[in-house]
Amino acid sequence: MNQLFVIDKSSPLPIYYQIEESIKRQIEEGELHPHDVLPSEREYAELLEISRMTVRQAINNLVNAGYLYRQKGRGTYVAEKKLEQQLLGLTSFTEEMKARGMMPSSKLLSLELIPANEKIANQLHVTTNTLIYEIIRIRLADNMPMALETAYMSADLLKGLTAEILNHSIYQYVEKHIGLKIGYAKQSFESTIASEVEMASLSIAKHSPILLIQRTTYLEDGRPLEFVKSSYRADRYTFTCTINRH
Amino acid sequence: MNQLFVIDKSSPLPIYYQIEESIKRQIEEGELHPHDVLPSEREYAELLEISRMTVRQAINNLVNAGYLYRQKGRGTYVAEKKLEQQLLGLTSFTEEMKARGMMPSSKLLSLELIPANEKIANQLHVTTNTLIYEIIRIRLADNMPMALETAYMSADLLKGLTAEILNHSIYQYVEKHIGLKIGYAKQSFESTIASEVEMASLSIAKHSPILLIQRTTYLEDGRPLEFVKSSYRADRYTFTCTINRH
DNA sequence: ACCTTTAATTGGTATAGACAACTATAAATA
DNA sequence: TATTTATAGTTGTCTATACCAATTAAAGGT
Repeated sequence: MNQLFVIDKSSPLPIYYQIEESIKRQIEEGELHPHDVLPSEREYAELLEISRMTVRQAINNLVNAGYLYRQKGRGTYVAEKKLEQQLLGLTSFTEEMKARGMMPSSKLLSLELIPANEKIANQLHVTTNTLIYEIIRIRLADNMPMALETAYMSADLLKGLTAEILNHSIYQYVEKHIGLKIGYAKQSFESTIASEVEMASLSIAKHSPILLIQRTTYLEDGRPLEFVKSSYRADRYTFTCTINRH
Repeated sequence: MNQLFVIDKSSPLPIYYQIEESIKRQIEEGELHPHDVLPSEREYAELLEISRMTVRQAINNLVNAGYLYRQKGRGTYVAEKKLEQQLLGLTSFTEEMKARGMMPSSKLLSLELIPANEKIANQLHVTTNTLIYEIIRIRLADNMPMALETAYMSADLLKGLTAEILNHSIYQYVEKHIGLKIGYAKQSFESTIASEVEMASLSIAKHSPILLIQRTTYLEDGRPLEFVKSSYRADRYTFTCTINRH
């Protein structure tokens, strides 16, 4: 029989959340292995002296997050590890490089308020000529140039943007200081050959391959936050992500 | 006041599912617009004569799927459209090209059972030298070569794979005929220059850029199904996807 | 006109129970 | 022995209710 965990009913943390964290911990510490069967929902309810629906809320969340899977009439099982992907999700350059153990930095080439042209206005769901931020930067990891990046951000959502703020993670700034919730991003990938500007900025040779990534980031409520066009040095950068079916 | 829909309590379809479909339909047909507030959970429950918890189950699913967002103390709102991304998700080449209105086809270069080398064995979570399928194909859209693709699939999961099956969507075959559920894929993107083989197979010039995509597809329970390495013609192909925060 | 308090409304958490649909095992039957 | 039938255990769906926490709007007081 499995070791069980304890929950604290008087804690301000919701019970279902405590269960989630406990099961995740058991998986991560190897007390539960892939394809192990979990105690049934009724067992959890009885042993922890809580309602079965509360157990279901916790397990539902873990199933949605990919930690567990269910089979009707049989039981609930531990899914195989998602490797390091667990950490990723949608991340900014700053967050991503830190996760890879590198020190991210930026060289700001330009920070301006400009009127949106038609393409940008369309991406950010604003009317043409609305004032927006244009930010052009060279992105470095461990002081090596990795990408040339041009970002357009809604000035409505990001009032008083400064060069100082740009030195840190913009996603975390938006979430912690402005209090907006980032939801998802739509991203496109293509392969090109370095242009003159990219050759100079990234100090690479003629005909070098470039990974061109365009990303529009949306808040949880669906409003667009930024549109970013990044040219990555293909010799130093591989993009990885996880995509769910349905 | 909103038009309301009706549900059929005697239907074999779960009530929460009927609600989900009805709300999705209202959004898609323009009866509900982005940032519109929905009736409160208690209203839905009263008007449809069902329990509030059932309403919550439906709304939870729609929030997770990105159709709605909630604000405690205020209400539940319609999120902005995710554009065409809605259709995508994780798709096979066949499904993707159809969605883009093109006619997918393949030219099979090789279909063999081979012993897994260390890299492939690692990707598919099998032991070295386990027999696996190796499938090499040229992928075409509207009869134009788009990509050179090498796929490795677990022979355990896909018994009796034939060239005939490969002409259709392998994902749909796995889901409908074998009854396995595809869960997610881990994907990497890099930009390279065409090799001799790729130049010949895709009939492109020297120094042409190639978008190299490597994908490992997993079942819902976390078992790896296939590992695919695809070299796409960069002049004809841009990959797009949506990534969720957390 | 402005501020504070109160009440009403909303989503968030949790309970206790019921029946349905499905799976695996054990018992009964042919 | 082989097949069918019961039975117990599991997740899936749904009900009816209660209270909490955040927000908004109304009422009241200055």
